[in-house]
Amino acid sequence: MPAKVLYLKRSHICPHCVFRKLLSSVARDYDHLSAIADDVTRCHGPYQAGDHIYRVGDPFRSLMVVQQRAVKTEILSRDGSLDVTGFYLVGELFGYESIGQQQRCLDAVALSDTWLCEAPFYKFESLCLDSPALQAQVFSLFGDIIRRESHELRVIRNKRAEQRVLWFLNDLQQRVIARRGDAPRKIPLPMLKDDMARYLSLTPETLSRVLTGLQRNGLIRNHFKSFEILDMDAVHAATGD
Amino acid sequence: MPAKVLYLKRSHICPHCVFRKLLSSVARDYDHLSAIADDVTRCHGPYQAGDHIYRVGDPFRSLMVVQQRAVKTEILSRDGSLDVTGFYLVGELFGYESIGQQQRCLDAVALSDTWLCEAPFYKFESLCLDSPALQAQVFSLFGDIIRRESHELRVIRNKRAEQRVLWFLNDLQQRVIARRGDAPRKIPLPMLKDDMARYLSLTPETLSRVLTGLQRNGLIRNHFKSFEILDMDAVHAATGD
DNA sequence: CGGTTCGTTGAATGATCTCAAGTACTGTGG
DNA sequence: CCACAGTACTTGAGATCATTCAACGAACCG
Repeated sequence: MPAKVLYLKRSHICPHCVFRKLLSSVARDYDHLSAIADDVTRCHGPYQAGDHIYRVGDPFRSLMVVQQRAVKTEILSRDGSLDVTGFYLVGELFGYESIGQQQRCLDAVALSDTWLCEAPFYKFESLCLDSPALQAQVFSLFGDIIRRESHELRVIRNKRAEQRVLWFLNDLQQRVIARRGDAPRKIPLPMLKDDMARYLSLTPETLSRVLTGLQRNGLIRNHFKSFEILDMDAVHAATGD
Repeated sequence: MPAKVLYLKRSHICPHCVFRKLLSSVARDYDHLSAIADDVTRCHGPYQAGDHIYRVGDPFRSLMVVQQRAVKTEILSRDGSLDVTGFYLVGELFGYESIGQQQRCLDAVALSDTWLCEAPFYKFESLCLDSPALQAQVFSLFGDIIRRESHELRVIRNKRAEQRVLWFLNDLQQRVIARRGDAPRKIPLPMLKDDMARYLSLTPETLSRVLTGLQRNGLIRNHFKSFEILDMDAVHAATGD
């Protein structure tokens, strides 16, 4: 459970937040955008590593965007295994998996001191009715989500361990670049190796061996909780992008 | 390429078509529903086995529902492998993978004499602006698609061959039941074993061995292009549903 | 009937997992 | 500052599962 919950003023103005981009299409100007964002979004935190943001069975009401740090989603299978289904970085949307349902069907867990921006889904629904542009953006967003999941599926079911890991690292780097505009030399890995392994459907042992091997072959460099991609050509060749 | 294209009158009234269900929420009565459906949908066929319904790079304009037989979607990877990404049975929607894009990002291929019902996406967009009920249904539909893909991902990446096959067969049976209301004794397998293997990310040899093994253990019975599930409890136990 | 495609079966190879041990880093209390 | 415990991560050896390669069988189509 969260230790405490604070409210962070005007943080929905953060430049790469998905909500900002969506609400821009209904706002007349900057002040109007601020007013809409104040009405629609609510920011809270901090969540400590391991804190549940929501759990399976909780009522579904809102979408969320990561403001600080990162979030994972996971689900406990009936057979007892824990599947990690996604990681969400700063500026990225999550919580969409329960759209059209009453209840959450995944757990969302903070990875470290995490802040969130939350927006009730019904507010988007009513804004969409008055704004063809927003509706088109929301549909487009759903398309992006579907394509992303579908691509993940293809990578993870058809590639072997080394290619999956390279895809994962490259994807993470691309997402950091998409938010910041440039690539820091070291890309942080906000999750445990164990979470990463579960997400990639590998054992931690195999993941460890693969990372060691990739470093030995000069494709990447491993640091404590970050990595560098050294040979981008090899990564593209391996992932087929 | 399709041998010929005909128009099938009023076929959008088919009882389990997704379009019908969606358009019902904006129609005042049956005649109105017919009028809207005539405006929004267009039915065509037949497509022969192997005919492309659309290809990667074709312009994206419409969603489709299978009227007769079945459809598969697939994509040729840059490394030359062909991934089958989905099968669609009578009454089921496909073509949503390109929403928000200009171009198709998958190939859709008929599996046998196939008829389709097509609806331009922009017509749904404009109907949604006037109908909160339709908009909610469309959002809910996107949620269903996201959850389905996410669940597929979990099954296929975390289960082994035998469990994947059982999940696949059970899923197919559930979808037939959802459309017909009851289960025929033999569930048809409209695709080649090779397509099924690609979809499940197995080799045809492994699939063959697994099907043989499941029959030997009394869980299923294999027929020419169909199957029966004999031990539903074992299937549920294996798939964890 | 022969050719082709689809599907099955067998034996060997290879990738990943399991189990088990060992190392590195972290935080705590002395 | 060090000893210690706990957690995260790495490494090794053997077992398991799926693939590959090859041959064979069955159905279909001219």
